[in-house]
Amino acid sequence: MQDRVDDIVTAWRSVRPELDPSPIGIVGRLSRAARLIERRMDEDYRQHDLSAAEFDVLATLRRSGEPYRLLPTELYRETMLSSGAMTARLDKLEARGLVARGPNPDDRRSVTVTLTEAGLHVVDRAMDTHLACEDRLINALSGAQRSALEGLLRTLLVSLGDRSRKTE
Amino acid sequence: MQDRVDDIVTAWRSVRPELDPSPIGIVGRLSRAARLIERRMDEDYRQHDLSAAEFDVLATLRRSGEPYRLLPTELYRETMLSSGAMTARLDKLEARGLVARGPNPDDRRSVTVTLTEAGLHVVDRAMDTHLACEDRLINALSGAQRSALEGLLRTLLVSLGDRSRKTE
DNA sequence: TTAATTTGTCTTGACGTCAAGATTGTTTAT
DNA sequence: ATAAACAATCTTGACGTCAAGACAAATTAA
Repeated sequence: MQDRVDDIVTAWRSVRPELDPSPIGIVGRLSRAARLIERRMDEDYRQHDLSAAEFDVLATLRRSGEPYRLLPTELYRETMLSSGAMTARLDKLEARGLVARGPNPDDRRSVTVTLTEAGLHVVDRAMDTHLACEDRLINALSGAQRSALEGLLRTLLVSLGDRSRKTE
Repeated sequence: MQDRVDDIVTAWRSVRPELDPSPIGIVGRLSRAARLIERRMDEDYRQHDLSAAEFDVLATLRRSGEPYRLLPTELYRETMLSSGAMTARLDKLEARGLVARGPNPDDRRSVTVTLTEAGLHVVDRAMDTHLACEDRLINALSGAQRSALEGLLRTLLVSLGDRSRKTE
């Protein structure tokens, strides 16, 4: 069974035979898969009145563990965002009562961001269906295939600089 | 060697042990890899004064073969876009002289979009460095690993509905 | 004539980057 | 020890990109 990327690679071989379009086989598939999955997941987020961006912040706070509190800097580093983008996201989440800003006792130019009770509840509920949704999206792959894919993607990510912070 | 996604999965196991976060191992890595690669590739596009969006349209026309001419509908279907978004992209590309709109002899309510000489030249030059760039980004993977990754991603894409048009 | 199709426009809204600024911390030099 | 210079943190606002959706215009087909 062939996919769209096969069509694209075949087309390039035909119109520019002197080129080697094989990298598209990887890169093109990665971006297409990510895009398709993202779209499907957005539907799931919307059921919880969340955007992917909002969920991202809430989930980051949630998995940091009690007291579910991080600094804006930690948040935007973790989520690959600019500081300005994070301020905007936090404004929205704070307006909805899902996070609360507070003072940072250690550094007065800074601020803390804490998950509220409501935020904790929302993100926990969303996470349940979120994982179920992700699982559905990849259920064409067997356990062995998932492991293999994970390993290959890990190798790629590490080579792109996305190393674990724990081994720093 | 571990990556950031390992950190994320570990964190979830610790704060919500009753959940199975393993789908993140696939989905999270896919979206992170796509995002990191996209950023690096944007730098390459900028060297040709192109955005990823613009390159996408030019490349689609280029690989359609002579006379490098498609209809707006074909273009936005191929690029996963809305018609409105495609109109806007074409306006820009036409203003820069890289594509030209013309009449469609087969259907007078429609329009054709053709790559100009300048557009052909730009996209051909961009494609060379584009492929070199993609190749660099995945050169941590051996040939066998690339094949394996391709196959797994193809399986996933087909299951997500991204089937070849040739087998329709 | 009527209905369906296709392209394009315009509005709206989300989202991001970037640069600048206010505030606070930290370091260096005298 | 003090003051000055420098750095970091968050916020703000200008700006640009992108997409969706509602609508309009034009053409074809029935």
